[in-house]
Amino acid sequence: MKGNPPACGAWDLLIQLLLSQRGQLPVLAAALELSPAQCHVLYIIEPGRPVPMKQLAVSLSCDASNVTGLVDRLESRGLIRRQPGAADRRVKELELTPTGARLRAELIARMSTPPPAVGRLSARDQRELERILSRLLQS
Amino acid sequence: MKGNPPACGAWDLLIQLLLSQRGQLPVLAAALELSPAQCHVLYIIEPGRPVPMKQLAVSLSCDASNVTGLVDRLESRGLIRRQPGAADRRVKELELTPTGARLRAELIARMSTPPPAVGRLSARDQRELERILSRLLQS
DNA sequence: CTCAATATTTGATGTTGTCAACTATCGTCC
DNA sequence: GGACGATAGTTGACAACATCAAATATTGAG
Repeated sequence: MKGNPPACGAWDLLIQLLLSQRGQLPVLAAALELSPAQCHVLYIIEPGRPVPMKQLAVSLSCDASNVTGLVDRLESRGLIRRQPGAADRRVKELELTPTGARLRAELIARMSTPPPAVGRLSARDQRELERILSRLLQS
Repeated sequence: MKGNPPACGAWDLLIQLLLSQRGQLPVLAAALELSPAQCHVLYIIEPGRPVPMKQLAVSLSCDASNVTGLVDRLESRGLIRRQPGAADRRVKELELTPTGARLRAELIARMSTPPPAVGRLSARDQRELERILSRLLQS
């Protein structure tokens, strides 16, 4: 990959973008009385699609023990529920409560508002960007 | 912006990418015995370009008091130095030590290695992505 | 000189994250 | 069926991160 200038150039720019946005999540989260990690959890759990805690740990790429506390706090706020797993009695599946689903919708609505710089791209570049990113994410 | 589907679509994908990469920084950081926040600090301070603490807080979009502890830990490891500001005696400027500069170079080298998915894009898409992102970041 | 504004630090507090150790359950192998 | 290793989740100890409010020191304007 070292001998592949366009890939490295594109990736460097993505790094810059990622780091420049790293600070925005805490701000956005605070407005909803959430932490960044809690936002990430709500983002991952879709309404009506329970997620085992272990899988959540993998999605967050963090230790399973970390998920316990994270879920404790979200559950104590009534945003998610622990449900015993159907087949395997070791697992607990996480489900959004109605309140949680509403907050998630609000969260996603706020996250989805693109920063002005995206709107300043030409229509063609916006479509190209969308196409390339979707290819990048699915592979 | 609500009535601008391509911008929103592109931004949604960037969000996904951002969240999917959120977990990688801790891993990369740990390999160098750093925390994600410390990586971000080293990334921001370029060799030979001292940065006032206040400006660092702005770049990290965090509280100034947070920077104190962050800098304390990096300084106690000999990676950066506090220097009294030239003009204003209230400010302290942060400078990389030689050790810090070496670690920063290593950090950036590791961060710059693109994930395989980027390499799977066609050469044309890689160039397009690079072009669009550079336009996005400069505006 | 006085006073509001700014840069940094300190202390209190809550969250995130890791690791090691523990319990409960599952699956497999004999 | 019973022993045993693997897996899901929890707990406790601990360090780092992050915020706020309060304190200090310095600056710059009036």
